[in-house]
Amino acid sequence: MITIKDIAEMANVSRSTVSRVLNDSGYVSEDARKRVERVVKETGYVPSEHAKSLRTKKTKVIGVILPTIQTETPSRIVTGLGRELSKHGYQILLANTDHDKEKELEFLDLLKVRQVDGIVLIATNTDDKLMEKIKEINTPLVMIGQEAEGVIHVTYNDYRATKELTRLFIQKGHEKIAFIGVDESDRSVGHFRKQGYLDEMAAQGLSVDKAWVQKGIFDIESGYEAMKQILNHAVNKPTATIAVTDRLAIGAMSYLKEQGMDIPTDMAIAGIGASEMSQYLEPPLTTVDYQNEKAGEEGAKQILACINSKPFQERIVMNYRLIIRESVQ
Amino acid sequence: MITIKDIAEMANVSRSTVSRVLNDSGYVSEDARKRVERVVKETGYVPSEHAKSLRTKKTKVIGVILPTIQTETPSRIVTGLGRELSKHGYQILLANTDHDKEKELEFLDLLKVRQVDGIVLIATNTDDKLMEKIKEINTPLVMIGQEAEGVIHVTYNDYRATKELTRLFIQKGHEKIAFIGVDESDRSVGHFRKQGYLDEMAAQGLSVDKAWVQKGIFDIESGYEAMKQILNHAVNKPTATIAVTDRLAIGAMSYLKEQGMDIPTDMAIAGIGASEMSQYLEPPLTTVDYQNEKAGEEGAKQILACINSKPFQERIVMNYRLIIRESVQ
DNA sequence: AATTAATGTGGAATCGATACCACAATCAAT
DNA sequence: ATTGATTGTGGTATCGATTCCACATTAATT
Repeated sequence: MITIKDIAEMANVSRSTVSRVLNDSGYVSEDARKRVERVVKETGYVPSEHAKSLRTKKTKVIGVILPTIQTETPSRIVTGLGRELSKHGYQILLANTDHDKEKELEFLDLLKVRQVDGIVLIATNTDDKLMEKIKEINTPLVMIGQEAEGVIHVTYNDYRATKELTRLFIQKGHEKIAFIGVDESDRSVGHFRKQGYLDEMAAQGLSVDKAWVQKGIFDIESGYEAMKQILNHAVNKPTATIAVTDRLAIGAMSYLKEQGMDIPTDMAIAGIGASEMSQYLEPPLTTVDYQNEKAGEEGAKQILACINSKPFQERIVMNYRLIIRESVQ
Repeated sequence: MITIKDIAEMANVSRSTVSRVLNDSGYVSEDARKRVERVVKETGYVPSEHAKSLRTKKTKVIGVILPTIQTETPSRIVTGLGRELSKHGYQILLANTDHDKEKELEFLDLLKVRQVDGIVLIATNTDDKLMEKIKEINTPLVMIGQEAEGVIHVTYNDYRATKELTRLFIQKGHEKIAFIGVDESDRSVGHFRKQGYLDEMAAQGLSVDKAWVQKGIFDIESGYEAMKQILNHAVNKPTATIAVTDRLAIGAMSYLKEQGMDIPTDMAIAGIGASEMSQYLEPPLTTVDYQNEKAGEEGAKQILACINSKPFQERIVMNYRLIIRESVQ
């Protein structure tokens, strides 16, 4: 392996001078600079990141903790993160928790040890334990998808989006609207989306039958099950359903079709997330575009600002966009 | 930050001894070991990976280069990789090329500089330039999804899978079978899958109309377009279509439905990849499960074997599994 | 001409670990 | 009692960079 020492010898200068040229710092004569640059180019020399990190305590690596990369939301966020980070010479160290909260904590420690310059956490909860650990490791950190006091975060307007979605249904004349959510330990997807729905229903003077509100996990199958529950247990059958993710909506649609029900005539439905599939469903699914890639880019910008002690925003709320398609009428 | 020096002082031994305890190497008295271990536990000390890497030339990091993480195949592979690698204390450094061949080369260099212990390349081509660069960087490397001479690779049996898929259609009585592929610069998905189809057609004495064979890129939209081409340009209308990915199949189905055609009566269809959506389509899609996660795990095992100079297999071909659903009859 | 300031350069310490080597102490074998 | 393993420990060089500091040279100022 070729090192700074070799370059120094070949260019007939000291290692200090080579370093100065490389980092564009301190005084270097035009002559010496030229010689060093020539040798560097000829040899294709690139300084060792590890030696550099050891000395400077900077690694140019950002750790990204996520629950899975098998769904569109985190994938898109990581794509956005990667795009922005690579512009500034940063790389992503991936930590996949596979939805395991314990691993979330372990990875925070591990990334700390790896001395990443910053951490992006695509979180599914904001437990006390997690928040404590975040403070404890004392590394620049941005949370995406959940809001959290005292932590830089990029979130979506879950409450308003769901409220608007609910209003859309009501405007179309629906009064009996069902809701497929997820566990409320996920504040964003579980709690706020549900609250938006409930509040809008209440605001419009509509009552909510208990059987209309079901819960799934983050897969298609549980959307199917949730819709089954709704149809089997509701005395007063709803005419519309809001699912908090597109996959849940897809599962729900699957059950509806199996029962020979027409969408949207017998049951209107909407999801959230603007999955690629949503427009190819039958009928195309009404959904909400959250601009996940942009959220990732935004998160990257904030973590970089934080790392470089530039001004940053602690709280960023992304805009959303309703995509109204034939699954609603 | 707490270092080995601090531990040494606190435990009243030399740094060498601490290192020996930490790495379980050389002679250490029971007494000294106890003292060091106690101090380590009390302080929560963890050695700096960078200092370690600088000295040992090992980083416990595997670079993963992929074309995108927004589709299921690479996502699943990375999940499998991550699962296996993390078992052995390795982390993943992610390099997303966004389908840019140039970036593929750049990242190979970059990962080399980062001194990753190994590289996993989820490749979409096997260009000479790429192969050359792979030899040049001289880092343990495993390619997943493409086969390549002189490089450890994990592939799928693309040729046989497509051949079997074609045979399935023929057995069901189809004689006019269309094919939606991708560019043949992608040997696995483009070339071999097409060849499997062509060979089986020929083997069964069936001719292939030129208009039946169309090409798309890796998205739903181009599957739609390809099917449009087939139906508009084929004089002799096919009764079945094989698409080389589920997404292409989904696009094709979308066009068929738009034209009021029934699947599978008017057109039978099959995809490849066993996407999560495939079973929720209408009708559920016949497809091929490639066990991507397992391929990832397998790739991880090989790269680890290679790194630790243990015996490894240069060539691993994964098994596939036909999933026959209602889109074929 | 003498002093000060600006410009260049290299030596050496440092970052936090590992690993080789020398030396000490203990113990067994001749 | 001497030799020779075996066991245990610490000193020091090293990995490949950066950075501080000292020193040399040149240019600018009085």
